[in-house]
Amino acid sequence: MIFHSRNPRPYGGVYCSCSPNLRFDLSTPIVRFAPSPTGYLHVGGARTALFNWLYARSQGGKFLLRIEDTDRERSTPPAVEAIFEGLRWLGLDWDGEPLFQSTRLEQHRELVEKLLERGAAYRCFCDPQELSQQQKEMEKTGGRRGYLGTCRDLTSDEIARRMTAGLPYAMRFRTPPGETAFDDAVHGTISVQNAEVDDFILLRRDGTPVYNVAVVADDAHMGVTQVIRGDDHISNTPKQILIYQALGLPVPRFAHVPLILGTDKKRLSKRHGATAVTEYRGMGILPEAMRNFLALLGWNPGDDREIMSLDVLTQAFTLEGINSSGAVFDFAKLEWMNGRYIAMKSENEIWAGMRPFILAWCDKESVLAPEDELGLKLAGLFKERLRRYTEAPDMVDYFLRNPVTYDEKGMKKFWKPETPGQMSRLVGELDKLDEWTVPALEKVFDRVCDEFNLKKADLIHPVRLALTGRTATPGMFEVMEILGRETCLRRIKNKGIH
RNA sequence: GGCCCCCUCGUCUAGUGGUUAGGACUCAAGAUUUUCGAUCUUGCAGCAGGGGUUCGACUCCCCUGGGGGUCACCA
Repeated sequence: MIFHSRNPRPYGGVYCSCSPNLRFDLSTPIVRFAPSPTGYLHVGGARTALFNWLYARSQGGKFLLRIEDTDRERSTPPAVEAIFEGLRWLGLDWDGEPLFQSTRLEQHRELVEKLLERGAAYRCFCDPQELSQQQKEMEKTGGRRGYLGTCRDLTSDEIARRMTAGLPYAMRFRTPPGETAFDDAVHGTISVQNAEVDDFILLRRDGTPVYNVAVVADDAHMGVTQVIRGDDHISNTPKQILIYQALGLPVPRFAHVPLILGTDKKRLSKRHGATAVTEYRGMGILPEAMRNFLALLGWNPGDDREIMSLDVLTQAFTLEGINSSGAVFDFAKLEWMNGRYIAMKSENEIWAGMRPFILAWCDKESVLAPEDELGLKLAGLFKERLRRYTEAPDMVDYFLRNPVTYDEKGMKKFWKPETPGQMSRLVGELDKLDEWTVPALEKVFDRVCDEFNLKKADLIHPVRLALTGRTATPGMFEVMEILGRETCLRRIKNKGIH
């Protein structure tokens, strides 16, 4: 049965005409993420999914997944898997089983049948070729485009005649006069003249339903109460609303989130760099950082908080907090945020994160892979400095092999004629040291510095070069402690003493 | 081109008629210091333009400009 009211409460009506067996608790907000499986999960899609997820979780609602795979040409099973994988990586779990749109063709057709019964749809016998020709001419003469309504008011006799003659036809929506408006949660009121909407196609000549039909049928079937999707769907919305209204169905609320832009302010695409969320995983980005960053792209909690866990994000999330203007994807900020998340982790976690990148590097460079014991020490040493796990090999290489080159500028600046003599003295002292620890090492340096009347820095710089080949490393004594006596002495000697 | 959406530092944003226009990233400088992409502090940098409305506009209205989206018998 269908609930009619002049001013229906948003989801107050009981509606089940499309799926009589399905009953949702209508007080529960239901949202859905509905990607087309034509490729990987795009960061834009990921953010849309995240907003849907946050909304559902913050409202105690349901987050459903629908795979819009009706385009047989472009949809592929691997793409479906890639989308699942992307969502799982981000930790966005969905409720129930995903609905595959292609399984509901019959119901989509039924919806059009109902529209026909209600007089909200009509058969169009026009030839597509002729129509497109017509459009071209109309454009030339500067007139407005759109269907001329040739078949809109055919008599039933005429329709019957053409049908018995076996003429092919498509099904069009009989758009009523007037205007269609809706209250978008992020944009406010959006209204469009129905004349602009045109008598759009519902069913192709081959009997397959068109996108807007499938969306309405499935959203109604799934009991979706709040549609949260990309800005690029704004122009579809009036068509969908018109269908809901023609069927007497409750219209869901809409929230159109702005697109994610590249640095040139154009819609983010491949030429801007990585667009698939899984690519970021490969780049050493943590899912929690990605999530946090994506959430802040076009949304804010209303205060200055930036680093927020999923729980906090869920607590703070509202549709009203979504911005109405497009947001540029700023990788530098993502990277910073990633660094913050790494710094919060335990050494075990960090080592687990760096490990694959380090092992790959070792393999490539034919270097012996580090033991976990060393890995954990390195994790502790670099936790505050790493921004991405991918940087790890470059940062720790001197712990895994002898320096291959020595920083040229550094050598010029710090390796003086008297240095080898000082190194020699230092080596002698270090050799005698019974405890190879940071405080003990520091004492040795102090002693040698006194002897040569040097500042500690004057001694540390050349040692750093000899041990690491670099001018920038973590604290020298920590580094030495981890490298161990044998390695330290050998490297200093190799660099040159007398 | 029609229609729709958008416009605060380079970037992400706060701001809802009276603020020294705030925060974050980036960048720069200083400090600490044994160097650093680590830490702390400071700084540079913004209301697209023009008209109104108002005692008073970043905030409200209009116009111009700019950007984006969409115009399929694709999804």
